[in-house]
Amino acid sequence: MGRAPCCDKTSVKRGPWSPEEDELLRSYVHNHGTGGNWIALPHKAGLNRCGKSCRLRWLNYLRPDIKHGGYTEQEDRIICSLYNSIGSRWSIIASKLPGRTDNDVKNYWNTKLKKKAMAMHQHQQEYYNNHHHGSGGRGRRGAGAGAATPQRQCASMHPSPASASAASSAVTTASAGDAAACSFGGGAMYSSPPPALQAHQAAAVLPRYDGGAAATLPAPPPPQQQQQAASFADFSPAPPPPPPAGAINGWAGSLAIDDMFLPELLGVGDFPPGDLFATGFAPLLQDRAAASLQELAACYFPNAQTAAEIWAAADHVKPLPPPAGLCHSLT
DNA sequence: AACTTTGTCAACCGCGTAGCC
DNA sequence: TGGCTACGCGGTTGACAAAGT
Repeated sequence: MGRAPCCDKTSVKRGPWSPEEDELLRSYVHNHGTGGNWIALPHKAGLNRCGKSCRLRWLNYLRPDIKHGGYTEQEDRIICSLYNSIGSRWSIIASKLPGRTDNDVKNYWNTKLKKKAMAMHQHQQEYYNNHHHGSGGRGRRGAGAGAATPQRQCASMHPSPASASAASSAVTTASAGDAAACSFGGGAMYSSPPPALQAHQAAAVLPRYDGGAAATLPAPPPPQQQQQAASFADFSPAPPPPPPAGAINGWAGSLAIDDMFLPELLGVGDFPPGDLFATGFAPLLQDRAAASLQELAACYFPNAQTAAEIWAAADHVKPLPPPAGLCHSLT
């Protein structure tokens, strides 16, 4: 039993908008507003269009404050940073970029920024391989995986595993390529899925914690850095409930560099001052990110004690709901 | 010059959900 | 409280343009 269509698609015009239609819609909204009812608007405005189509046209194109193209480096970083933190929640990402629409940001990511990020990721990987070859031992699964390359991984905490198991449109369909693309923007945090992780496996893993986020579980930061980390407590979201029994580690009060927008998204704080990307805080935040990943790993693989076990679990476990109260800060 | 491939972006589709009755 | 309706969102499609052969 399908969903009833929002309008009779055979009797309304579809496809590209003409300048006349644009002007009709623009002048109607200018004079009357949307009236809170997009379904009725086309009839009132004299448009032979679906209400949904009118809404989309207005929001994505006709709104007076819309910016098109010309993304700045800073916008690039914000998009990548937020994508890294919350995944493909384009409306939230767009809300941080004045004049940008979710559709625009989404298109920009898919057509340009993702490639840019992929190139950056590749560059970082080569750089790391040249400088850290043989430093392994941190349990990447698979013999061919090499050292635990510190590439960033898409770290969206949503969607929930429960929704991920269904054919929900809310589930990010981030590919392994998307995941690797998240390396753009600075310090490495999350390790990539092992090469052996094929697309369908990545699809099963990514919705839980976005792709092998727990593959690298570095040692805790030295005391000095822990002390520094405390100074960032102001930016941390509200403390989560205690971890479930058997969790690898408890909550570390951690804040990934790419999660720096989360407090604001959650309405619990201001943006951190200055440009963290350009500061020396990246290593510190990486450590905090690592602790955060342990938290996430504990959510989904509470019985796993090592990164290798987590990867093994990721291969076999069907998506399951995480322990209540965890890993759902944004959902 | 003609054809093919690739890139871009506007628009559509369908699902989840909030709000109303 | 449950059903219905409309809205908002993210994924996908398709038309068009530009670049390549």
